[in-house]
Amino acid sequence: MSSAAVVGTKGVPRAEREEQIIAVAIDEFAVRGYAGASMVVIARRAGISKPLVYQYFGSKDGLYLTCLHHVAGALLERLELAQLQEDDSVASRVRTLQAVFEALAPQRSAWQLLYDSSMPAAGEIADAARGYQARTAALAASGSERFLRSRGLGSALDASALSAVWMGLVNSLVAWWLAHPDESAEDMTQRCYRLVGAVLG
Amino acid sequence: MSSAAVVGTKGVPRAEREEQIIAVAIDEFAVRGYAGASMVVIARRAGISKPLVYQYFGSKDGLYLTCLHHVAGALLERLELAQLQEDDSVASRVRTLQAVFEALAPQRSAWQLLYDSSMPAAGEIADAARGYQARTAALAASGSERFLRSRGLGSALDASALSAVWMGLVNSLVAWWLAHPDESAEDMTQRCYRLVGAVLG
DNA sequence: ACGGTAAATGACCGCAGGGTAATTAACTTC
DNA sequence: GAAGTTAATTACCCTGCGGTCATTTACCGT
Repeated sequence: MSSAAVVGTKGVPRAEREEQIIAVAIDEFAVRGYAGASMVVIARRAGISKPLVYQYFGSKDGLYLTCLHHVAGALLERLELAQLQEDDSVASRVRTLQAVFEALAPQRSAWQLLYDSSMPAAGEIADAARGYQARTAALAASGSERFLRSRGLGSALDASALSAVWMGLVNSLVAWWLAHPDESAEDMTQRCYRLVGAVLG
Repeated sequence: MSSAAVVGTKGVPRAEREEQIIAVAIDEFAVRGYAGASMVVIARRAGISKPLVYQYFGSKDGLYLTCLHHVAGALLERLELAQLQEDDSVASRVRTLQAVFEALAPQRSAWQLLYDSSMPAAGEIADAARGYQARTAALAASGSERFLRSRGLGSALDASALSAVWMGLVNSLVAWWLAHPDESAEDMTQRCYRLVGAVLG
């Protein structure tokens, strides 16, 4: 066995290692939550020891923050782009779902990071999370408001609630997808078309 | 001040204290999650010291278990009752929502306990939680399957996904309700009628 | 009066988990 | 090939938290 893991081995270059760690950490944070995740476990799952993680990311908060930006940055960019092509139709809503599925395809569990309730309530990562949450909420809100207005409802509270429901809907679809790893993003999109058809028809 | 909190005060009778503790604990568990919640904090928020909590509930798991039964028992009883009067109509779905709101009215945050992801994956409380989850899932599933079948779709996977979406929808409505404490259960029910009307109409 | 029991606490233990220091070995460069 | 840098580790510290013990005071039945 060459895996003696001897101290001092100049093995994997930093950038690559960081990617590995981030991938593992995203999954671990998503599954166990911020409070439940352990740095030692993350390190072990990445095949290295704890201090290296600290050397590269500084702290648990630092690592979480990095994961958050890694995940949310790409996702939001994708979603804000998709929003530009939205209209009032139902098909448009499903296309947004499609954008979510495709953006999440490389690492589905990522989604959970954005809304982890065991996150610290104050500090840098709370601010960052709130920022991303606000951006996704703004997307959902503008869509919901437009949708309701086009159907004659103008209540701000109703729009806010519909927005929350929409985000919850996305969330639950992603969660279901996580539990069914064999389904592709394309499968999910088709399924959504079917279901929407059934509910509305 | 009489709140010297002297040791030995035979103050509040056990049953009453347990209620106080449970109320605080449900909220704390709901907000911070199982992993994030601290027994000391729960004790302090209940106005007592940690050992008393242990004397009454044995362990963190014991306390969580008690909270879980406290919450889920009443809720499921209510929901299973409501299911008996369900049919294929949309109004029927909203009535189920109404049952949820009314059952949750005394302590809205309770809902989060059922699906806390930072819960231990094995052991008594995991079993109990899975049991309750299975019962709620069964409710949602039977409703979803009937709904889809009445509209010509028979895929088991589709039904499973719709069931997940339905539960997510309930979840997000409850979460929104939590963030808007001024809204009554009745308000929420009316709001749901309006929104469903807008989406379907 | 008085012994038993119930309510309640401060002080402690052990461990897990975040975080750090000191050190080692491989590559790079001149 | 010496010097510096980089990947990596072991061993440790400290705080916070789950959990326990011994003890104290108030009430209740006899």
